[in-house]
Amino acid sequence: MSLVTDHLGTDTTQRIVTSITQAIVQRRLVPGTKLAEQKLADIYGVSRTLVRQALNQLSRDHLVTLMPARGAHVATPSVEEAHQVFEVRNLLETALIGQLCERINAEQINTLKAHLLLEQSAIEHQDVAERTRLLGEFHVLLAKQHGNTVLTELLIDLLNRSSLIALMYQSSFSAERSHQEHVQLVKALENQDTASVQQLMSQHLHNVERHLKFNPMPQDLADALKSFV
Amino acid sequence: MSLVTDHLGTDTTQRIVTSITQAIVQRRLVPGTKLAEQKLADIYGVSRTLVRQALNQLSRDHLVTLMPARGAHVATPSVEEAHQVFEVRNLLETALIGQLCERINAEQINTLKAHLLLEQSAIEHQDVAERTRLLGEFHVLLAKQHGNTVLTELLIDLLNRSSLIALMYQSSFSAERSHQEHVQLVKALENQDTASVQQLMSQHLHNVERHLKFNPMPQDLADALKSFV
DNA sequence: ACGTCAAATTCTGTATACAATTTACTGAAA
DNA sequence: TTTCAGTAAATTGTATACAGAATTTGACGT
Repeated sequence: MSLVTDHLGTDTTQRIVTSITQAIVQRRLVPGTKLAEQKLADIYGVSRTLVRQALNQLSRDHLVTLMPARGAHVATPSVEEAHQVFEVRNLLETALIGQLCERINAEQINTLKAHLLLEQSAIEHQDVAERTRLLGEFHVLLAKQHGNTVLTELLIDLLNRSSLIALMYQSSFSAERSHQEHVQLVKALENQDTASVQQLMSQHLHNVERHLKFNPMPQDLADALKSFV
Repeated sequence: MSLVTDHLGTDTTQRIVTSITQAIVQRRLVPGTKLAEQKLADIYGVSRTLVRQALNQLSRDHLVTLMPARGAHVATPSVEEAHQVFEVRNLLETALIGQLCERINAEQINTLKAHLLLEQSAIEHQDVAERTRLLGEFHVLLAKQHGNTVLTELLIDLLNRSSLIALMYQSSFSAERSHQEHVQLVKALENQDTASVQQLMSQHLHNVERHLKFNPMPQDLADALKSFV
């Protein structure tokens, strides 16, 4: 998008990584679509070298699959992987929010409430992309408030993968309901009710996972590829 | 080490990554040492391209720091980062081992006991490199027995970082004691005593962290560089 | 003897080149 | 029509080339 003529300064590779990441998470790139190096290079106006670096990073984020001599494709996470991602999120996030609950302060609560308003606004305005982003960002916000950057980075990775999974297994979990559960969580945090907070978080993640449509999907790679421009 | 003339087939980049990872984890590369691309390229008999890819991967593993236009160095994790890594390990591993404890079977217990024997043997034989490897591998083994590969991969990353941290802040935690705590853990697992297992794991990680020497280290970059081949 | 500045060297960042492999296409045979 | 081979085009993997920084070296002046 930003085809500026500035061709120096900021790390170009990172720009490409975030661009493709956004495209995947925002569902403008369907799982399975081939990411040909030269085409991307043309799009971004750089050489294959930088695209290659970007694709490597993306493969380490599990958003892109790299098959030797066969190129890069948007990842198609398996059902197994989907379960595992949510299981790890459950472990991490219930523990995280439990600890956070013990020491959360009024200002942090306010930040969370402000975020909830943004969520509600995006939902009311039917801004799908923004609301999806915000619903994920809520979890990142909690990690940031916990204060552990290592943990935050791990969680960001898992959330990106979750977005891809939600896309792939067309989640039927309504944004409205997800938002409501966030509201519940913040209420419990405000009461410093640790047990409830952990219970709610665990339930929330279970609900998200339960509404994935695992059954019908025979991950039709061929179709996905065909619909590629 | 494996300077075979086979110059095709297996992913060469990965070979370089694991080679450097081993060198760092086995303490043959001191934190702070510069990793010049051309020198590495000469060593491995490849072009800078592949070395560059390897260094990028290593930087994503947090084992190498990449400063723009200033090259790659073996990472020098801060005290802050060290604490955070251990905090996340504590979260993950206590949860992990708690779940594992509920459903562990006799065969898995035997595998763990076999591993304990290896640990003991390496300690008795004063094989420092091997005993360090095995003491870390114990935790990976638990993750693998849990069965969640996403979790396992995360933990492997954290363990590599832990090795670097232990090197950097010259751990005074004896291998013998660490091994004893592993023995305690397996005993508790055998009794399926979930509460004890989690308590022991948490205590074990705390002990490891508490024996890091955070105070004296003025990360002497100059010295480190001098001792580089 | 020490500090400063400039030339020279080294090193990184990016692009391009080329070999090897894969994919796509054309055409003939069943 | 379908299938299979063989060739052509496209794509990936790796090396090399080249420009721009950063680091080192060395000379000069104080």
